[in-house]
Amino acid sequence: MMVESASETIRSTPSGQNGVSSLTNQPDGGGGGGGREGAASGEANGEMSPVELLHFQQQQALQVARQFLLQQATGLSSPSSNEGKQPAVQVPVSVAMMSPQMITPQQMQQILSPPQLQALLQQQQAIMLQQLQEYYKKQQEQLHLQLLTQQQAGKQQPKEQPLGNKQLAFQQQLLQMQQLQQQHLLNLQRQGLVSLPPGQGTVPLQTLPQAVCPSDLQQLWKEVTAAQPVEDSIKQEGLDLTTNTSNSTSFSAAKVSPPISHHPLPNGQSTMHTPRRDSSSHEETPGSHPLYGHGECKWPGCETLCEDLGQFVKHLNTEHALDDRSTAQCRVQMQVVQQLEIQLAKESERLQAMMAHLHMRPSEPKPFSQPLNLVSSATLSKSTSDTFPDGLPHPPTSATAPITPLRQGPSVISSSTLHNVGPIRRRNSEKFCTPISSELAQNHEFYKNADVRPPFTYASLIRQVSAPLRRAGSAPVPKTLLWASCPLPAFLVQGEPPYQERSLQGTPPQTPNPAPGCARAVRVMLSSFSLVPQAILETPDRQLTLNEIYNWFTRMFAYFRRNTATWKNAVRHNLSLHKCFVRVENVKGAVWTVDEHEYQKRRPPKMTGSPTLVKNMISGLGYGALNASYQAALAESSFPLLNSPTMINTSSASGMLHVGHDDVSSTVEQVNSNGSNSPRLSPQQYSHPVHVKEEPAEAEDDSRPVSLLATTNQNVTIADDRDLEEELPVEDLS
DNA sequence: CACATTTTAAACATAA
DNA sequence: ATTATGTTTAAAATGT
Repeated sequence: MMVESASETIRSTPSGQNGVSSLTNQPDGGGGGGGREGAASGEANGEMSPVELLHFQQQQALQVARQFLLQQATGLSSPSSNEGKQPAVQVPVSVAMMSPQMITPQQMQQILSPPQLQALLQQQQAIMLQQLQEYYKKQQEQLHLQLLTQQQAGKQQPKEQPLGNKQLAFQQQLLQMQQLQQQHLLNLQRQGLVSLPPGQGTVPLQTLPQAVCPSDLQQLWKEVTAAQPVEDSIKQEGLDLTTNTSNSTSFSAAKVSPPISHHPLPNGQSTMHTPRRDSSSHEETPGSHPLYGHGECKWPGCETLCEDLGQFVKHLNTEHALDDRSTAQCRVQMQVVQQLEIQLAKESERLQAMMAHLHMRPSEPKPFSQPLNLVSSATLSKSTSDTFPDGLPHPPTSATAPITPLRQGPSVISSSTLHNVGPIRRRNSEKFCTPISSELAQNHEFYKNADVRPPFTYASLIRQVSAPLRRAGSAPVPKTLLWASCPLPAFLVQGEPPYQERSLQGTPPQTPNPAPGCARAVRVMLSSFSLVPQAILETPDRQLTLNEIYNWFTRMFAYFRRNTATWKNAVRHNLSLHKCFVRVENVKGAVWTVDEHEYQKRRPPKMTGSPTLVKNMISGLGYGALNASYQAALAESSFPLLNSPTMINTSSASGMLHVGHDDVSSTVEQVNSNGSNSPRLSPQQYSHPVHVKEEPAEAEDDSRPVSLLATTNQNVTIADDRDLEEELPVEDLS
C-alpha cells in the first residue's frame, strides 16, 4: 500500500499529463464505434490476421510439399504409386529422428556456418514435407469418407451422416494426436537437428517458392481439380496437398475449439466432455456437418460460403456430387490418411518410448481441466454480457473439458504440467519452473478454445502480452513468411481479428503446426545469417494499449471472452496497481509497458520452497536438462520467432540451464529495445518506457543479467539479441 | 489460522 | 450523456 501511494503520486500526475493525452482515446476514427469493437476490428483490418497468416504459411509449406511431390510424382505413373515415394521422403525424417537429442554449444556454433545452416534447412524442409505428406494422407481418407457421406446424402437423407461424422471425428482425433506427437518429436528433434546429415532427398525443397498466396493455392487447387479429374495423379497430388492443409487446419480447429465448430449446436457443453469419442458426439447434432464449418464448405479446395446447413447441403450435393473429380479427391484423401495413420503409429510408439524414457507416464487425460472448470463455472455464474464480437457460443461451464485431452497430451511431457494439476484456481505465475511463456506456449491452443481459467495471474498475463507476444505479432507478416515454410503458431500473429474472421477463412485459429520448433529453429538460423529481411529488426516495441491488451486476452483465452466487464476491470486494476506496469503517453494515446525489473522484483518476497523444487525439476537426472530444453523448445516454438534465442536455448540445454533467470528477460528487454517504429510510441518513449513513469531511479539495469545476455548474444546473432527475452527454458528460479 | 497475493467489485476522475 | 481509461479502496478468494 505504502508503495502504492508512492507510485501513486508519480502516476496520478496532474492534469498536465492528461492534457497531453488529449489524443489518447479514440485513436483512430477508423475504429469507429465502441472502443472495444473498434479495436478488434481495427486489428483485423490493418494486418493479416493470425489466422490468415497461419493459413498463408501453411499454404506455403504445402506449396513446397506440393512441388516436391510433383517432382516425385513425375517419376510415377499413377496416384496409387504415391506410396512408393514415401520412403524417399521418410528417409530424411527418420534420420532426423535418430539424431542425437542434445547439442553441444560447439555444435551449435558449427551450425551457424552457412553450410550447416543450409543442411539444417534442408532437413527441416524434409521433415516438413514428411509431415505434410502425412496430413495429406489423412485428408485423403477424410475425403473418402466425405464421398461416402455424400453419396448417401444424395440418395437418401443426411441420416447416414452420423456415421461418417463419427469416423471423421475419430480421424480428426487421430490427426490431432499425431500433430501433437509430431510437435513433440520435432521439438525434441530440434535439438538433434544440427547433427543431421545434410541433403538427403531434400533437394526439391530448395526450389520452394518464396511466397505464395493462400488464395493462389486455393485457386490452383480448384483449377487443377476442375481441369483434371482422376487421371492426373500428379497434379492432383499437388492440389491435394494444398487442400489438405486447409483441411487439416480447419479440422483441428473444429476439433479443438468447440465454440467455433459448434456454434449452431445447442449442447456445446456436454458434447465435448468425453476425451476420445466426444468428437463423435458433436456431429450427430442436427444442424452440423463435418464438412461444414464456420459457415463455409470445408470440402478440400472449396471454401464456398453457405448461410446455413441447408444451403450447405445443397451446395454439397451440387458441387461435390459423386463424380470423377470427387472420386479422385477422395482417393487422394484416402491415401493421405493412410500414410498419416502409418506415421501416427510410428510416432505414437516413439512418443511412448520417449515418455517412458523420461519417466513420464503415457499421455492420459488429466484432471487439469476439471478443477479449472469449477472455477470458471463459479465465475461464470454471474456472467456479464459478453462483448466478444464473434458471438461465440458460451457453453455453460462444462464445455471446456473436452478440448483438453488433445492439448494436454503435449503438456504431459512438460514439467509445467506437473504443476498445473493443482486444484481449483492454481496460479502458476511463473513461480515454479514453468515460465508462463512456456506453459502458455504449450497450451495456448487449449486456453484459446477451452473456457478454462488460465492459471496465471493477471499481472503475468498482461506482462506476457506486452513482452514476447506482441512483438511477434506486429512483425510484418510477409517478411516472416520467407524464413521458413513451416507454419507458424497461430498466435504468433497478432492483431488478427477474433474468431469470426476465421470462419470466413475456413482456417481455424490455431492450427497445430507440425513443427513449430523446427520452423523456429530454421527461422532463427536464417535470421542469424541475415537472410532475414528487416522483419525482426522492425519488431515493434513492447507496448500495448489497453485495448490491445484486452484483445490479447480475448484472443488467447476463451475464458476471457465472457464476463468482460469483470476481467477487464481486473486488468485495468492490475495495470494501475502494479508498479511493473508503466503507462506511457503517446501522441496517439497511452500505451502500457512492462518494467521487467519491477516485475521481477515483486515475486521474491514469497516463494520459499519453490526454488528447490525448480532446481529439482531442472537438474534431476539428465532428464532435467532435456526437459528444460524441451520446454524451451516448446515455448519458443509457440512464441514469436522473434524471440529467437535458439542458440541460447540449445546451449542451455547442453549445460547452462542454471543460468536461466528471469532477470535475463528483463535485462534483455532493455537491451532489446531498439526498434523504434512503433506505431504509437515515440522512439524515446519506447526505448525507455520504464523511465517514463515511476521512479526512474530504479536503475533497471542489472549488471549481471546484462553480462549474461551479452555473452549469449555473441553466440547468437544480431537478429536474435532482442528476442532473448523470457524464452529461457529454466528461467525463473528466483 | 495467519499472512501475502490476487481477484472482484465499485466508486470516482478524466478525456474524448 | 456516454464510454473508455485510469486510480483507488475494500473485501473476498486463494495459496503458502
